[in-house]
Amino acid sequence: MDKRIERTRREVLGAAIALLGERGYAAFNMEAVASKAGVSKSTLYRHWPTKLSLIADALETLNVQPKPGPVDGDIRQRVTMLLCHLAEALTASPFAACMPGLIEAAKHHAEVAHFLHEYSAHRRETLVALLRDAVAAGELPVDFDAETAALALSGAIFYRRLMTPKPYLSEEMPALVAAILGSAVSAE
Amino acid sequence: MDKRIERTRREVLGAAIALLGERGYAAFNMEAVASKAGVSKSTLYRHWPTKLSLIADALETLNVQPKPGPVDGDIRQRVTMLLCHLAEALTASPFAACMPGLIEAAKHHAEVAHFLHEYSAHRRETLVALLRDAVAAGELPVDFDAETAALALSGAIFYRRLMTPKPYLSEEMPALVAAILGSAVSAE
DNA sequence: ATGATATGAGACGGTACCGTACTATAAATG
DNA sequence: CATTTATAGTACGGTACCGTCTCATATCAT
Repeated sequence: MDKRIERTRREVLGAAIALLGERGYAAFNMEAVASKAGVSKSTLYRHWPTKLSLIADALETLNVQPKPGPVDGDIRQRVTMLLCHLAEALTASPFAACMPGLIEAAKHHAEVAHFLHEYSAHRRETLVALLRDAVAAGELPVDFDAETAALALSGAIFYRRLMTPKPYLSEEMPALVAAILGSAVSAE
Repeated sequence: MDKRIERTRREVLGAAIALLGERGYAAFNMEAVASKAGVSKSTLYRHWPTKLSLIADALETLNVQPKPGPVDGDIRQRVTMLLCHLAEALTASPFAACMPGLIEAAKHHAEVAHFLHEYSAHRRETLVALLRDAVAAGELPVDFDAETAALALSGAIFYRRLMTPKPYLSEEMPALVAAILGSAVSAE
């Protein structure tokens, strides 16, 4: 295994994600990546024949495993914790920085759209599963709509992050959870 | 009043918004605007000295007045109707097409960020007011959190529009409203 | 009608980025 | 050590867009 190749891939993919986050999908260009990665342009093109192939490769980097949620506490606490992780991922992760650019790029590049859809669906699934389990365990009413609730919870966090000047903070999360689960859980 | 100037402004601003929607903030360039507007580049630069001034001017065009919501029906119906309008505005309006590009641009241009924040805040206010009135009228519990509910409702719609392949449809809106107001209103 | 003004058409230099090609050097492999 | 392979550095032609400029033409105001 050639160390030179490993190093090149590592540096370039890192630089690509950083650039995507800092300057957006549009300003992303091969020469900037090469310069930021400390790699020559010829090397860059040897590994990734085109700009899109590099971006596609870089996006893989963003697919992180969400930590397995702890199962202690009541349903409100568990959901709150999960949402705090989500809020964190949407404000302070590499993905967070790239998200606006990806949303824009998704309009014109199906692969990017697919990536976004997968990413959001994947994160939402965990939340839906959590809520479903709570329904099954009798912590939530049997007619509780887990899918819609998950959309509303995730949506509020995305919305605040993308369309308002102040993203959700951890302190505010219990209020959000209470608003969606609150009255429903009061039937317990 | 010179008709030539009116025509130029009208055509150019229209072309600018169209282009912003079709090809995104990045691909937005003066030559494309001129060509699309059927106007020469020299004319373009006489009216708007720079690209950003044109964009700023074009954004004003997007500020449409939301129709005054009808006041008939119970609170669920009124909210549902308002949300349908919102969903419509997020999928089929000139603003809708521009939104992804604007979200991306907001990262680097404070004016664009400000525009987005104002736009979303403005739309949310109507919803919050509606919910507050319902609380005051006893249609919703006194401890109902109108702000958070409005965030969750709007958020779900934005989220589906931006991060998933299928935006909210009118048929699904009652289910969303029920999930957020549903159990709360059952106390009536 | 006549002078003022807005427009059309396009050339222009400048800049930035694309993707390719070539050579010389450095590092890995066996 | 000898050979293969990856890289640096850089020049290149091509394209796209910026913002400026000039000049001829069309349209307005009075």
